[in-house]
Amino acid sequence: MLGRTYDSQICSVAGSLEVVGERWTLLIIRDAFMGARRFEEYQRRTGMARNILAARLNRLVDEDILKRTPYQEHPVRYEYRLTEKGIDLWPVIVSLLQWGNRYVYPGRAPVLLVHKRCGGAVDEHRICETCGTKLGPRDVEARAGVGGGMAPAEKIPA
Amino acid sequence: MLGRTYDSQICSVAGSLEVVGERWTLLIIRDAFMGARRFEEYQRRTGMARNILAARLNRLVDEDILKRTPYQEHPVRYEYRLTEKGIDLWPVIVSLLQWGNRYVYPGRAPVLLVHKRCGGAVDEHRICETCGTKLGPRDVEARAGVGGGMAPAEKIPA
DNA sequence: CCGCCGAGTTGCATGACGCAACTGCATGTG
DNA sequence: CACATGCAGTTGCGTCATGCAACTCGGCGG
Repeated sequence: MLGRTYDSQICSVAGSLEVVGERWTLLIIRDAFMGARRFEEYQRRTGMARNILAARLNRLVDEDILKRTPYQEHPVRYEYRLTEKGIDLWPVIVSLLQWGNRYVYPGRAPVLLVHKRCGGAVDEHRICETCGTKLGPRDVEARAGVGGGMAPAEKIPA
Repeated sequence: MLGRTYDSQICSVAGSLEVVGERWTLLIIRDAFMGARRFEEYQRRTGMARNILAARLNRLVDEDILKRTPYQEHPVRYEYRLTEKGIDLWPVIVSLLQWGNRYVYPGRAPVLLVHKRCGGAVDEHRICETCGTKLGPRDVEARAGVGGGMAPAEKIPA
């Protein structure tokens, strides 16, 4: 246990980071939005060590951000899906993605978010630049940009 | 250096987290938005260890998220202010704040964001709920909610 | 001179993370 | 039957990140 935690701060930013700020956690949540479900898939996508992944998944389930559901019985095997609480982290993921597109990959964004229905780009307020609709996670899809980050037209969430 | 870094991933979320994902970094950025400038003030607000704070400030200056400017000469003393690149992290901070208000402090948000000009609440798209204006960091102020997180009407940024 | 202040720096201890092998419970094949 | 493979973890140990608390330095003031 870290000697100094944020949770003595009465602050929502600190409170959120106490839950999702550990190394790798937001990448797991990102991958859940991108359709990952099983342990091996999270591990392959993130490249993280298996012991850390197991610990993070357990924490996310405890925090009710992911829900663990069995997909078979012999042996019992689980999938990890976002809860509503987890889905509500979408603005965090999108804001990181948009900041990264601009400052980490300037002019060569690996992934672009587009409005599924009309193809418009998602602006910094998560509003469709073409039709003006306020967008939620089920309204958008990720497209490969010029930087080559993912397969085309993957859905968020699947 | 960590054995597995995110930066092998061609992904903007990962790229952003490689820059701002270290422990305490986003809280420093939060405090910069809340008006902190000097070393001692960041240290007092965050409660973090001085060696870590020094390292983080140096990293943020290197990454051009904070700008270090001298405020005196004998001895030379510095202030740390957000650059435009740093200010563009505001959606990240706001989304964490809003998620935390809802799920870490349900019904007792410590801090609420309001539109300075008309007093309307800031919605999840960072749009004024009263007048419909798309809001940026200079358009809003933080108000104490019912959870007692900060002094009233502090400005973001000062 | 001493004391205080602010901005760090330093040395060491503790905890987080990574590595790589292992375990357990299956299923499939020869 | 034995062995191989797959999946989802678990384990033991080493390395690195963070925290603690003292220290240093360059001032200023009494």
